[in-house]
Amino acid sequence: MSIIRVRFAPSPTGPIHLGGIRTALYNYLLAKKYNGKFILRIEDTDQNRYLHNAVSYILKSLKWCGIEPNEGFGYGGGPYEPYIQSKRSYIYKFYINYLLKNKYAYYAFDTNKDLEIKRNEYKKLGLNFSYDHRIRMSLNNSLTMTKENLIKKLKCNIPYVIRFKVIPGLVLKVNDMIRGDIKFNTNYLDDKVLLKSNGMATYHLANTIDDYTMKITHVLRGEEWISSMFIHILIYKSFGWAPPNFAHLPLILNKNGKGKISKRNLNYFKFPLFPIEWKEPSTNKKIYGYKELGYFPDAFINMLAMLGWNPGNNREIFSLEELVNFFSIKKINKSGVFFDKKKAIWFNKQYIIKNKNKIFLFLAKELKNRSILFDNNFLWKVIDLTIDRINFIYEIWDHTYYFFIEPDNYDKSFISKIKDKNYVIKNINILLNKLNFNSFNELKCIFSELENKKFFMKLIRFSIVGSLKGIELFKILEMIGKKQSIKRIKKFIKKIESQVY
RNA sequence: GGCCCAUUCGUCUAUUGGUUAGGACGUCAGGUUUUCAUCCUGGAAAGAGGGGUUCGAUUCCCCUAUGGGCUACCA
Repeated sequence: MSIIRVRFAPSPTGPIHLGGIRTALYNYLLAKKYNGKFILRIEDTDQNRYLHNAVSYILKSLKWCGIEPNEGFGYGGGPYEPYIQSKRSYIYKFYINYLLKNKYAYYAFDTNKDLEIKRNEYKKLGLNFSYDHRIRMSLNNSLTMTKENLIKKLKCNIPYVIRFKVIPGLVLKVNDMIRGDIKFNTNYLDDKVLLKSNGMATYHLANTIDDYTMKITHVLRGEEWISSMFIHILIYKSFGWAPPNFAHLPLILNKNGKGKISKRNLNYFKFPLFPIEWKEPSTNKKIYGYKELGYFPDAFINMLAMLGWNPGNNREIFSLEELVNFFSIKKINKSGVFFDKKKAIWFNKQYIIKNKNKIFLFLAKELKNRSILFDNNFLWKVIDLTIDRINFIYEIWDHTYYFFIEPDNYDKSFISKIKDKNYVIKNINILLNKLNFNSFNELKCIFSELENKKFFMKLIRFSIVGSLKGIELFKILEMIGKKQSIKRIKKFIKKIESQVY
């Protein structure tokens, strides 16, 4: 079998999102599994929507996700350079001449305005205008004019596009590795523009030529491309080329609205779309990505992989390496999927325990930033005691601060519940004298025979933590020790004493 | 409107002619945690509808419905 070559071919018209990353991921997995090549090709044939920072964003995103290509744009040269379509015009020109010469394509001089008028006319009649075999002979193109007239027009630099001449009436069958055979009738195809009036190729031309010349064996892309696969097949046919294998991935859909996720209607979505932070060039507004929201890249990738693919059993947690191992196109699902934010959070939680070191480093940094001295062993103990309470790394401080610092403010709702402060002050002092703060078991023992113990435990928790949260109280007391415990309790008592009811 | 793709618990999915239709997230209830979260146990929850084919259909075929995609000199 020849070497597998797959490509990820984003267009730099905006930030790459969830769906794009998943497409890249599946391509990556297939390439890695069979020791093939994963190629990055930039499809920048749309000059109007081109965004200058989109390319670097794509590169940075793939890097953060850990699914970097091993050939293509930004990854060194390769045998099929250049890997950016705006630099490949000369190649497209060569092939378009072949198409023209062999009557697979033709010049069309209809202006946008002409077509606009046509479209409106059709619309009024309740019809849909389509530049196709039925009407091409009534439009302003090289099929309907004399050779002399055509040459004259070309000499005068009248703007034109080159359109593909669809052969009608063919029923073709094309295999999709995920969906099986798909039949289509070329009658429904329109004569797609292959070369724009500005001399740039359109997606359809550039994509087919690039996939062929770059020896792409498998095309894994979103389901939205199924329709244009038909025209691509026809283009391959006219060149006499064998098309690559196709696999059209199910779309990730927007649950709270309608339609597929898209970079064109950002505000529409109730879940994060981007892998890393994106800065809107027009407004300079920053939009957080999964990275900034605290997701681990491996958790993010794991979650994405399971959105449309599964290994055929109940297992859900996979490292990237394991995904490579188990990946199979055959197990990719057909139907569109809705993103579930809660499940995404759950995925991240599964990676918290695997990333204990990172949590240690993060917490150590938090402490250093606050100029708090700490002991490494103590810190590890704290993390072990609290790690199962967090979903994201940044949450750790909120669950551990009380091991290091006194609470500086207290939740008012508890204090206001204390009706008889004299009773409290009297009893807490008796209690403090009895307690051995260095022994978890003794603490437990003394409290178990205490009258009104629930209240006093809450009170002590409150003075230590500042609110009614945190790990087992006796464990906290044991960890922070007698001196610190008593200090915090006394401070809180003072607060109660000064309180006017 | 036309063409194409899809359809199993709320969500992601397993089961590719014979299962009490399984798991995960979420949800609900109970337990542990003398707080909160975690954790544990249990519950509710599904093969869109209608026709076929078959001894037997979630599984194969057709129709309808629903969702989605495309229908640009956008990708």
